[in-house]
Amino acid sequence: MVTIKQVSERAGVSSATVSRVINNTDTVKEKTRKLVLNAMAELGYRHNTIAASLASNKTNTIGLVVPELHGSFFGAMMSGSEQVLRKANKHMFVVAGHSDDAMERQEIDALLSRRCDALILHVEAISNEYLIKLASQNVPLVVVNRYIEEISEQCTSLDNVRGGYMATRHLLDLGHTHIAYAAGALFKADGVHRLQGHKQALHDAGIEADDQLIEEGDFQAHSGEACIDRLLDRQQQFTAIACGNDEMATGAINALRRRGLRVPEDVSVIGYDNIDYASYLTPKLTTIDYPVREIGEMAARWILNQAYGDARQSLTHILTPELIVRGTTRAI
Amino acid sequence: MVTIKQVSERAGVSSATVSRVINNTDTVKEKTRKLVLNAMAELGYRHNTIAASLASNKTNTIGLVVPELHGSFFGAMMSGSEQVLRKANKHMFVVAGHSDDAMERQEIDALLSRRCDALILHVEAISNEYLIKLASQNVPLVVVNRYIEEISEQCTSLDNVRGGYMATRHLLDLGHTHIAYAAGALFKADGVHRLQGHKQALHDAGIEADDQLIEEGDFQAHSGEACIDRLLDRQQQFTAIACGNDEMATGAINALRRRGLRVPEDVSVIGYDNIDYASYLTPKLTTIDYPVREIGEMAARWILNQAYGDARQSLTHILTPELIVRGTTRAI
DNA sequence: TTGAAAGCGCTAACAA
DNA sequence: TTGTTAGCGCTTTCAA
Repeated sequence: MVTIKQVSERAGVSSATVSRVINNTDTVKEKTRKLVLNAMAELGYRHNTIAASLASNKTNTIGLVVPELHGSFFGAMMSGSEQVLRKANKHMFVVAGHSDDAMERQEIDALLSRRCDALILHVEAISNEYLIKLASQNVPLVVVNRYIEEISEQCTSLDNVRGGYMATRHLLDLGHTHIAYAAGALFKADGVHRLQGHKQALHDAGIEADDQLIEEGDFQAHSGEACIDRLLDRQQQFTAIACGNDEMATGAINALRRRGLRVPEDVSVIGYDNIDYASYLTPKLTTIDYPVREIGEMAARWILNQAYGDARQSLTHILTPELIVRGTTRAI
Repeated sequence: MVTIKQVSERAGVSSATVSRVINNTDTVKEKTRKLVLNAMAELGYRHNTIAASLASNKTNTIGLVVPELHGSFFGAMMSGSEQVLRKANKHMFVVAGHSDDAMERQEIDALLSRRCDALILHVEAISNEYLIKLASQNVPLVVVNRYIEEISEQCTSLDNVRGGYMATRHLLDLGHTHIAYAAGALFKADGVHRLQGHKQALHDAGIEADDQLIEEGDFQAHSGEACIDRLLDRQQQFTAIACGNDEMATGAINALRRRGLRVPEDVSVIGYDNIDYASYLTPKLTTIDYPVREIGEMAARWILNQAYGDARQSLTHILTPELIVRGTTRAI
């Protein structure tokens, strides 16, 4: 491996000067710089970031934890962050936490021991306490899709209760009164909050929430199917269903059709998240928009500010969801 | 920051012993190990991977380049690789090359200067020569979704000509003779090969390929829509259309419906890739399966073998696509 | 504008 | 089984 030392000898300068050329620090005389650049090219020098990081105590790398590396939701978020960080010449280390406490901790540890300059965390299993403690240490960090009172300044999340409310409110506005709900995983905050919003909307409309009309899934498409099957098997009557997310809505639509019901003629369906393919479905899916990509971008910008002192950039701590009316809902 | 030295002093041993405990190398007396572990816990020691990497010249990290961090296709691949590497206690550094020559090179450089032990490359713009040269250097690397004669042993790809052939063959088998084609980006090998297969199938069936029935898109959904619009605006007659990938097929279906044509009653549509949501569409999309996740896993296993000498693991160099018949195609 | 030299925190011979 | 010690390749004072 070619080292700075070899380059310096070839160029007839000190290794400190070579380092200066590489990092563009201090002023190096144009002539010396040329000399060094030539030597580097001739020798095929490649900078050793590991050694540089050790010496400078900076890695120029941001760690990102997401639940999974696949899926429209996380894809959009990663992509948003990556774009912002790349422009700032920072690198990103993406790992998957798999919504498991031990795994999430382990991945955060790995990121920290790799001395990431900052962390963007989309974790679901780790406790608030752990995150609060982590935040009190020296690593800048932002928590995405989660609101923690004690470190609210470093959190950014969507008002899911409100989103859940809006979804059901939309169905109510269309005249539906028998509204089923296919909840996301209820051990996740998102699932709980969205359902909570649903119930609130019903309540405000003077309708009593009927537990028989609520089924729990796990945010995956097939669980949406299963929810419909269970509801229908129980002969529940409903003209509309709100779902924990778009995937579940997709599954629900398929199950409804399989069982001979038309969407939206017989049953209106509303999703949540507005993932990429929501508008590819037929009819296009009515849903609640979750600006994931923007959140990914925002988190990255904020991190840039905190870790590297870039131009001020604020974090919108609680974003407001938006209703996107398309083709899967209609007036009764 | 707590260092090995501080831990060693606290435990009353040498730093070498602490290192041994951390890395589980050599045998350390159980009692000393306990002593060290306690000291580490008390001091809140966190291993510095950067320093370890510099000293050992290994990072236990694999670099992965994909065109984009979002999208079902890359998501599945990343996820497949991640799963395999995590089990082997290796880490993954994912970066996006954005199908741009300069960016791809730059990202590979970044990965190399971070001293990744190995690379998995899904690059689209970089030249074969560059990859061949890279492969001749000391970093183990596997090229995904691309076949390069000179380094075929390190490549894994799908036979896209064959897949394109199969798709159109399927339509022909159903009795279609007026078959349109919505090609993917033709500056990408995948786009060209799939189209080539299509033409071959027509030729073998004694049908002359009509350039008027071929439109080029860019693998995105909206380009599928545009292709249909252009074909229909030109009053082209066709009862079936094969598409460059599933996204384009999705767009095509939407455009056909918008213009009053039913799928598959009036026009049969076949996609390519079999991405996640292909089976969520209505009707479910007939397509060609591209086992992306498996490819991601396989690449990771092979890398594990090459870079760390894990149990032998071979790479399937050219995979065979598979036809998945669902609801968007029917006999004429 | 440049050079000398002391680390950064860890690993890995080699010795004991 | 454990300790000593010489680096790994780079950055960064401090001095010139």
